[in-house]
Order: sequence, then structure tokens, then C-alpha cells
Amino acid sequence: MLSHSEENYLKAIFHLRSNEGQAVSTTELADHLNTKPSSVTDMLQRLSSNQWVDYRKYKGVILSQNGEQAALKIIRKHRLWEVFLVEHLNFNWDEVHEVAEQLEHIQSDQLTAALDRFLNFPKYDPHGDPIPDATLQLSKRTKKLLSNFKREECGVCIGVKDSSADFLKVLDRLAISLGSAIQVIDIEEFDQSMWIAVDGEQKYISTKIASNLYLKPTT
Amino acid sequence: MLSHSEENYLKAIFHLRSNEGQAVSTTELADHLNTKPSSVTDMLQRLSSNQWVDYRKYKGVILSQNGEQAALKIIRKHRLWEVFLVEHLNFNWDEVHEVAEQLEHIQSDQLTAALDRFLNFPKYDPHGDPIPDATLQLSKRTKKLLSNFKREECGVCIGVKDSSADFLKVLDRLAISLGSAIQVIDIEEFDQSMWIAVDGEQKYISTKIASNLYLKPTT
DNA sequence: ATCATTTTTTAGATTCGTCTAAATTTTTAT
DNA sequence: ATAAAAATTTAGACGAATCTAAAAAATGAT
Repeated sequence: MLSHSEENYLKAIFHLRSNEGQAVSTTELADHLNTKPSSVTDMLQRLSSNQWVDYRKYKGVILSQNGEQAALKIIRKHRLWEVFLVEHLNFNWDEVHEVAEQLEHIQSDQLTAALDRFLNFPKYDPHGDPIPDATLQLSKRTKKLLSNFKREECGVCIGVKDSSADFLKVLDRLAISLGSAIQVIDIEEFDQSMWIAVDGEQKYISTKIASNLYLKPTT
Repeated sequence: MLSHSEENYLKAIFHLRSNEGQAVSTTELADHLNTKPSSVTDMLQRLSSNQWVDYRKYKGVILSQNGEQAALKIIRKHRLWEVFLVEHLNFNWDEVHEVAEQLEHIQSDQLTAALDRFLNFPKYDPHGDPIPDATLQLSKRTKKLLSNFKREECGVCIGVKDSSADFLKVLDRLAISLGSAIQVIDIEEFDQSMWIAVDGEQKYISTKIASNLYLKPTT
């Protein structure tokens, strides 16, 4: 059985390796996990000896089949709990992460299944990220950064790239949330900042905001 | 901040010390925690150096003020989660304990408060044990073992002494649950086994069952 | 009151997860 | 192509939480 810490490593490798197939480096992992490269090396050797990962000295690491399944299971739990916190306990979407980091380690298949049912089998978490289903299948959907939209184009907000509390807070202030209908009204030539309509309301947003918002195109 | 393991020790001391004021012995703790007396000694010395407990060599241990507050906080979380599992996720009352043992260690005052509100501030858990409120006050109520009831006496089931899965299972089979109205119809002189009415249905129960069921007397 | 038994503590070892400092390998720049 | 820089691993240490075996203290039976 995986320890708390081992689970965090698998999850981190999964997230950093979104750029499919690419091995993840020791330093990347150390940064992501707020630890030292030497600690990472130790852990990778341990995970490797139990076949959770495929690790080669100096070459980085990728998840094994088992490792990927384990990571998906943790991500599933994390995202289900996030839905619970937001929908039923009235957490804001910038408050859920820290608590979900703890809840994701609870070991009980019965609990995960019951929670999933209670939440009515949600497909996406409050940040718009897909939730692996009971068979750990992760659905993908076409999404595009708002910064890549052209004038007049429309879309629906389905997620964020940066999910820091700071970013989520500014979105709250702008009244942008999952499901918001957004249309690009104009783009400033000067710096690519944007005038947009959010559910009909006209707003002005910085380039940095636009480049961290995922939309599903509707035009 | 307390580790997982330290929290378990505090909780165990609290539970074993129900016989108020009495110091808890090393062996008792070791048995209760499925560990060795030497490990317990180590941990008690550590807890003592941080003032969580008052420990004297060879004399046993009691909780300090701080220790008792910490224990109550864990018990509060444990019992709130049990309510959630039973009322909202359809767990049986014999299935909740193991999962609640994990959930009780989640650190987030916001979560605990929100869960309490979501559950509508329950006073008792599914086994009838009282839930400490937000200020960690633990309510007591008059309860009496069914085995101490006399012929004709009535009561309402409010809890169990033994909360093992085995015991809870037999109660399920007998359709006895919290809130069941029970009247003693007759007591066998031979072995004190009982004929009782449970919500009007007549049933026969062993002495051991009767001596593990708490009722609130209603006559 | 003393001796045998039981309980408790100490001493020393182990595993996990981490660290720092030093050594080694890989990458990069000229 | 080679030297300097960067990344990575190894070596050795530590704290937490546990264990076994041995020593010490408390208890209880006569």
C-alpha cells in the first residue's frame, strides 16, 4: 500500500508529465513538491523498486501502468471532494485545494463510490478539470485559452490554467466562473489586453488573465 | 501541530479514561492501540514534553487541558463524519468506523464548521454517542443499559456500549436501531435473557445483547 | 517482609522520509 | 572538443514511530 508521501509523488509525476511520454526530471519534481532533489532521488528509487515508476539514473522518470492507475485514483478522489466542498459545503473555488489535498488520501473504495453517486457522477471539478470515472477513464474536451480567441469569437468558461488562490480571487471579482458565456468584443493592439462580455456584462481584462482562462469555443 | 499518531494516542487516552480522573496505564494503551508497551512509553514521553499529557513514570498518564481539547476536537470530527456517512452516503452503522478513523485527522476548521452546518448541527452520532459542539462541550444524557431494566419498563434506544461490527450486525438483524422504542415484556429467571417489544414487535434477546444496549428510560 | 510475578522503562535497532555536503554525470558554451 | 556550469546521485545524518530484548520498578501472595 502506498504511503501518503508516495501518493504525492505519483500525482506530481502525473501532473508534470501532461506533455505526454516525456520523462520528468528530478529538479522539476523537487520544485513541485517543495523538497530537495536528493530526497526525490531516494523516493524515485523506492518507487521504482516497487514498479510504480520507470526510473533511470540521470534520465528522469515516467509512471508505470500501475503508477498511472494509482495517480488517476488519487486525482479522482481529489476532484470529487472538490465538487463536494463547493456544491454542498459552500466553499469558494479558491478555498478547496488545500483541504482536497488531504481528503484525496482517504482509503476507501466504498467511500469514493458513494461520494460519486451522492454528487451525481460529476464529469468536471469546480476548476473545470475532468474527473476520472470509476474505471479511471479521463475524458478530454476541446478547450482553448481565451488569449487565443479572435475578435467576435464566443465561448463558455470551462476551466483555468493557473489555479492559484490569487487568480481565482480575481475571477471572483470579475464575476467569471465556470459556465460563464464570454464573447471577445475587442483586443487592444498595444498589449493584447481584452474587452469582453461576460454573460452580457462588458469587462476589461489583462493579458495574463486571458492567457489563464480555458473556454470551449461556441462559434 | 500533532501528528496522526499523536492524535490517536490522545484519543485513546480520552476514551480509556472515561472512568474520570483515573490515570491510564501503559499496557491498557498498548492493547487499545495494537502496539507494544515500549512504544507507548516513548510516545508518552514525547507527548509529555509538549504538555499534551501529564505522565509519570510507572504511574500512568492523564490528559492535560490542551490534550483534552485536542482529543475532543478529534472526536467531534470523527462523529460528524459518521453522521455524514450514514445520513448522506448510505453507509450502515457498522461500516462507518474505519473510514471515520481516517477522516477525523483532516485538518481544517473551516471544513469541520461547514460539515456541522451541512448536517444541521447534530447532537449525536449514529451510535448514539454525543458530538462535542463547536466550543467542544460534550453533552451528557441519562442512559441505562437494557440489562438493568425491570419488567414492564420502557425506553428508547440511544446508543451501544460495544460498537463492534459483529454487534451492530445482530442489531440490524433484530431491526433494533437508534430511536427504537423498547419495552421489557419478561425476563427469564434462568439466565436473565429477555423478551422485549421493539416498536411493537415482540423479540427475544440474549443477556449479552441486553448488556450492550443503552436506552433512555421513558417510564 | 520478602520473593516471584507482572508491569513498565531503557537500550539499541529498523524503516520512512527528509536533509546537507560531497561526488559524479550531463549539458552547455566557447 | 573540452572546460565550466548545471543537474543528479551518493554518502552520511536525523527525527518520528515503531520493534525486540534486557533491566528496573511495582505489585501481590504467602
